[in-house]
Amino acid sequence: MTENKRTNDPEGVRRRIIDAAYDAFVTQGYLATGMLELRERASVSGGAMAHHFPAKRDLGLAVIRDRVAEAVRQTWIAPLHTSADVPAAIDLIFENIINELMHNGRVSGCPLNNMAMDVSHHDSEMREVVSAVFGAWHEALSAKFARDAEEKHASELNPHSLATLVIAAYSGAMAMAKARQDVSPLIDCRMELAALLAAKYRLR
Amino acid sequence: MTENKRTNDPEGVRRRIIDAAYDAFVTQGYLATGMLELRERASVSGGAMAHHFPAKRDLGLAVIRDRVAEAVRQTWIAPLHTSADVPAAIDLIFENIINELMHNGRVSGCPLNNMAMDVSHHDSEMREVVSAVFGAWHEALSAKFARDAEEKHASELNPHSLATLVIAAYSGAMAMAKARQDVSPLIDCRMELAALLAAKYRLR
DNA sequence: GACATAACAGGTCAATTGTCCTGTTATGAA
DNA sequence: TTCATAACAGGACAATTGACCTGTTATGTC
Repeated sequence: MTENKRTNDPEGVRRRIIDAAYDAFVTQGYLATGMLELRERASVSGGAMAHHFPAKRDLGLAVIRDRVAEAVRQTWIAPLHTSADVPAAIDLIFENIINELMHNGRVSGCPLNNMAMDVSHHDSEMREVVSAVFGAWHEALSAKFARDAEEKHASELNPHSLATLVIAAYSGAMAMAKARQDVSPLIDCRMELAALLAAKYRLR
Repeated sequence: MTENKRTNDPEGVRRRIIDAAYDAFVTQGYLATGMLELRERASVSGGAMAHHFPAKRDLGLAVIRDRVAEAVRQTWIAPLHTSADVPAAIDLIFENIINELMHNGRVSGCPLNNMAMDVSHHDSEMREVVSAVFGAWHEALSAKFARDAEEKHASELNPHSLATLVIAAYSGAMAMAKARQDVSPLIDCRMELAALLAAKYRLR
């Protein structure tokens, strides 16, 4: 006579929770999102939630590791390997992001940066996980710069600091775009970075 | 027989509240700071708090307008007017900020950026106030670039987009520094920006 | 001195927060 | 089939949130 037949689907439930959490954390922020809201979004009971993620920070850590890191990989690291050189890759990355932002009306910001700002204060473990994602991002970009420098003999550039500048410019531009709800900061930075990199790659 | 003699000091109480709020908002975040904590920090009663700031958002708006905007003015806009040109000013600004961060051990981030990330989602009015501060910052930097371009005949540079890049690079570098609790992103960006601007100003 | 109002005290309020509890059911191993 | 445990249901929990209430006192104006 029980109406609801329960189905055990641990991976599915866990994925639904993380999907809902990633979406909510990115669009509203980590602190601003409550566990109750997430349970409703993912359509899971309190018991299921507590079973998979005993505390909110466990969910936050999982979101960073599983989703945010993957988003950085797909949008920033993968294009580096399919493009001729870094300047071409960066221009393509910015174009894709700008097009996507203009497509859906609002700017919700860089997922990694959003999580970083929400989390950095309170929890040192979460901060270190975020820091590791930044590190992987910087590592990939820096390595590609270094390879370009060899192959194209553009030895004037400093791969490490240049990679930092690119990531910082993108993160900051996205933060400005989010605050102003306007993509133009990203367009500006795309142009300036393209010119900067073109000049660096012109030198021998 | 009343022990506590009350003293009416509206400006003082208001200033104490805003001071405490600015400090807490910058170091912990806007959402993460409760009104009760602020009352204790500022040593004011609930009545006094409600009198000056009926809602938390009123306090947030006041903090942005009175303190955050002033911090941007002092650290970023003022040095522009006392330096020979923008590259010199930016190098000085970065040096000051880096020295200050290294002095006190931890990196709490750019006040404006912190508020922007905490607030942009929920409240459109607060977002617009933050946006206005970004606008004033960009306006001041852009105008100084334009003046330099005339005086030094460095007409190759685009004041608008270059100012965006500088602000974005700083904001992003500070976000990275906060996440990693390490000033090196700022050092990297300082170096790269100095080289970039030197190249721009060398051309005629 | 009378009086209106701003400034403040101290406490209450419902709503929401994140966490955790006790049951119940599904699942796989022996 | 037996049984241990993982998976889940549904709710309760204390703590904390931001807002607001009724009084009381200070302050300036006439």
